[in-house]
Amino acid sequence: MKVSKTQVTENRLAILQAAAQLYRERGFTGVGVADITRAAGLTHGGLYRHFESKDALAAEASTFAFGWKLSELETPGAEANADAGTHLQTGVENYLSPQHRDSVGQGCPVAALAADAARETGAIADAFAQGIGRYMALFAQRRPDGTVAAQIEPEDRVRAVSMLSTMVGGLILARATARGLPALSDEILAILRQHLVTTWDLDKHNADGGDQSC
Amino acid sequence: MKVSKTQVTENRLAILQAAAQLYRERGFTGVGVADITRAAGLTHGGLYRHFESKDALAAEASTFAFGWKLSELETPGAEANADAGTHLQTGVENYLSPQHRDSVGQGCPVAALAADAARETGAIADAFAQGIGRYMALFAQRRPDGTVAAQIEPEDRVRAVSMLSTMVGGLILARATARGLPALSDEILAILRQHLVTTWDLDKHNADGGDQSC
DNA sequence: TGTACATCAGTGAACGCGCGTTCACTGATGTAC
DNA sequence: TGTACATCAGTGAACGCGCGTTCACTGATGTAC
Repeated sequence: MKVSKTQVTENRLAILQAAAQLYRERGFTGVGVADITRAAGLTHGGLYRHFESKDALAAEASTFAFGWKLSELETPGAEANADAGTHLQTGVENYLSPQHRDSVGQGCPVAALAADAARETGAIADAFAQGIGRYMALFAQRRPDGTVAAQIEPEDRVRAVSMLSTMVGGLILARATARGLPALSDEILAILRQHLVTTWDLDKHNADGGDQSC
Repeated sequence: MKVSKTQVTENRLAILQAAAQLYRERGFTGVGVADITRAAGLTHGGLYRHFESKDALAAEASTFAFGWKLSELETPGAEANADAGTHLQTGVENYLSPQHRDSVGQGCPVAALAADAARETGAIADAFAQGIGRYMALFAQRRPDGTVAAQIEPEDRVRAVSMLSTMVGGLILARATARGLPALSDEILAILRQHLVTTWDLDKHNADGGDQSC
């Protein structure tokens, strides 16, 4: 039965949302197209009216997942504190929280799927390269003092690459040890939260002036 | 045809080696048992004389892969410089080299498979938790000054967790961007090599005494 | 506005294929005597 | 040491199953008049 144009758009979005979640939870090779359409409330046959193949769906779902923001980790109800207003300390602490570790399907697509994406070629690999490049650029313009850089300096790139690598790697290590050594998993997150905040002076934002070195 | 006892041992080892390489290259769900036995020079039927199931093989191959050492990244011919003698700077620079990025099958099992392992339960999850815990403990013993800690201090744990997270995360990001944005991939590795060495004073090992702060 | 009809999103059976696992069989090994 | 034979690692056909994809069909939508 044909459906209305708005329903078509909604169904397509539901498929993308279900795919983005299930792929993060189980990996690109761990989810079937029937799982995805079922999660979207449809049957598998109609998928090909929206996407050419499973790979095309995976690529588009990857791009869709890169719409993910740190603010999605915030506690429901605090939605007024939008992304632009979230300073680095809160973002880092949310990223390295047990809540984020335990909700892969709603979390950062890089920590969930970058290792899988490294094995892909074509559209999926491109989606991840572009997505990671964009995250890097967005991160580089955020300064620890709370300002947004007008021009990116080399030190901004160093900070972005270093912090993102630590956050992604730490979250992956925490997830890989969560079942077998939960104390180690918690330790990794706690150490990194504190270490990143102190190393990059994230708790001294907006403390204008005052050079306190030595 | 029955084979000799030494041949049986060799075949079992060949299966484990092939599995450890192929799983790192393609992930746990991306390799079939026939691929593994074929790579080991056997046919698929005989696999079950050695391993109870594909999952049991994957778990044992994971443990086997955790025998991996940083020294395996060294250039062939420099094998005299064994693992115990490799100081942190060389290890970090080898880990974050384009060579390591481009040889997943021979590289660190954590960067290749930890994200996959986080989706597993049972023996595979246990193998990874134990392996990561062991890597953390070994790393914590190694001090930037080149000595081996007699007793692990809290700062040793912080250094181990922070460095390992950055190295693993950075390598994963470099691999995920290698095809789509090769310049970004190289930048990530270069920035982290330099940043880790300077942050942790890895280039000042064995420089006894001399407090140069401020 | 009302009617007739072409469109097409979604359904569910069917397809070919590759997977993990099983099993009857083979024949060199290694042991019992 | 020599011989007879039980053992069992490895082979390859076969199995049931789930996968991605195709397709004839359905019937509400939305357009042409």
